[in-house]
Amino acid sequence: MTDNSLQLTAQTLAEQVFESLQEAIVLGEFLPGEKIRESELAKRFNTSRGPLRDALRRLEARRLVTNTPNSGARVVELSTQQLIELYQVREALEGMTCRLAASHMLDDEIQELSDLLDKHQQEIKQKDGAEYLRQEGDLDFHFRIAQGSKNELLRTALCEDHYQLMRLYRYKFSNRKGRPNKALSEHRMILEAIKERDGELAELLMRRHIRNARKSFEKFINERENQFK
Amino acid sequence: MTDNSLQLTAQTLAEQVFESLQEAIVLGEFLPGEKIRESELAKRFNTSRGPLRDALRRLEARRLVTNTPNSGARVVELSTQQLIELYQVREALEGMTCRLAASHMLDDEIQELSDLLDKHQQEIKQKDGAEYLRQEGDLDFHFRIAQGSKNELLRTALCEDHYQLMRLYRYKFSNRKGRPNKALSEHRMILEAIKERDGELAELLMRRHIRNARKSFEKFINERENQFK
DNA sequence: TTTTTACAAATTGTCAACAATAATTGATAT
DNA sequence: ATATCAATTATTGTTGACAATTTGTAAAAA
Repeated sequence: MTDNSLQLTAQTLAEQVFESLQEAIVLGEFLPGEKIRESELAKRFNTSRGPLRDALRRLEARRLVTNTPNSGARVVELSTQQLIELYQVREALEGMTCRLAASHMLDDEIQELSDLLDKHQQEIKQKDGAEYLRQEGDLDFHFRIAQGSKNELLRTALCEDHYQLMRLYRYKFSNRKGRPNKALSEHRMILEAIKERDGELAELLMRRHIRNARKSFEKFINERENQFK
Repeated sequence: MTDNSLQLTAQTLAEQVFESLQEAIVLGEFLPGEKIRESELAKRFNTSRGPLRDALRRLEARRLVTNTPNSGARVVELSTQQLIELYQVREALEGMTCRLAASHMLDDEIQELSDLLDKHQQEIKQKDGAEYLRQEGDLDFHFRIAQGSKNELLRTALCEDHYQLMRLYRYKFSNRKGRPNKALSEHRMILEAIKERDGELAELLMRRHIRNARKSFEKFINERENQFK
């Protein structure tokens, strides 16, 4: 993912607070379900409650925060079921994204995507690329495809809305055991389909890729449940 | 769509304003691209700028309003390209929705869906059901399927986010010439696939249905453009 | 001991005034 | 006439105070 920290585009205090608070939430500084007290946070960000409430509305739009009238805001807390639903939505959106990318991605973009996968292979081999970094790189693959689709609505939905949620729950989305290598080979096949400009195949492969990730996640959940029986 | 006007669930002033303003925008009381002046509207809704700004943020989340810092809010104005993008997103989301509905829709819900299509057939025959009503009914079909998917994330995305945008641009989404009858027969085929619990087919048919609507729209646009050459 | 009620404290919702920014107007120069 | 700049006006951004609501606490009742 391209650097989004040096966006000097925070025109207003509310936007600044939004960005900072979002980052804090996603990095786990607040626990899922934790209460967000307006005055407390306003003080932390050196602002008043107005801009802070504004920021909360924006975070609500991205589903990072849930609000209950007169009661207050909390950091979102996704159930297993909701995480599965998120996978299903991603399968649909990224499938379409990939189909469009096969048609609209520029040759340069395809080459960069190919380079990225080579880099990933190195990281997996060297075993150094810590899990965290590897995952961010994994997401990078998906975002470049969203970028390549030239559908701004899809790009926004995935890169700006879903992205943060996935980061927040990355420990749950993390690949187990042999997944990294398998995921990489799935990525390579998707890339090939895009190179061939075969949108139908590209969509099919991307959907299978996400479905596999979902199944891996469901298996993990089930195993953990059975552990206590 | 089931009646959403008698939601007495507007706990706060900001929510009330949000609902009222959304309805006003969708019903065309404000033109696309029109400037929204905070104080002016605050007066209209008998409130102060605080709750009104809150409402604007919510409308922004649903893409009914665009905001430019320090400059102000405007009613959204979708280009032809953006409308096409919207169709593409719908194709992906509703396709998945339909696949899930084939698995999870209750028998009762399927029966009601069947009844709805019979009603639509009557309305088309009698030529009385004004275009506006017919279209709302058309959307109703899609929402019931979203409801039937039992995926709350998908249902919200479609019924709450996309729904209002489609209503706002309904005159552009409206079916030309023979589309109503064709659309109805497409709906019937989708229903059959759901009855058979054939998720794969249901998805395929729904995607084709939305693709057809998009093509009809694109054709209309092209014809209108060539008219001026 | 548990439940209920009344009160107190904390928190969110709303408002109106003030500050900062953008849009407008009109004068001046080219 | 057109473009440029400065001053004015209008509009948005921000703040702190107040109102309404919820939450927490402790006494009273079961």
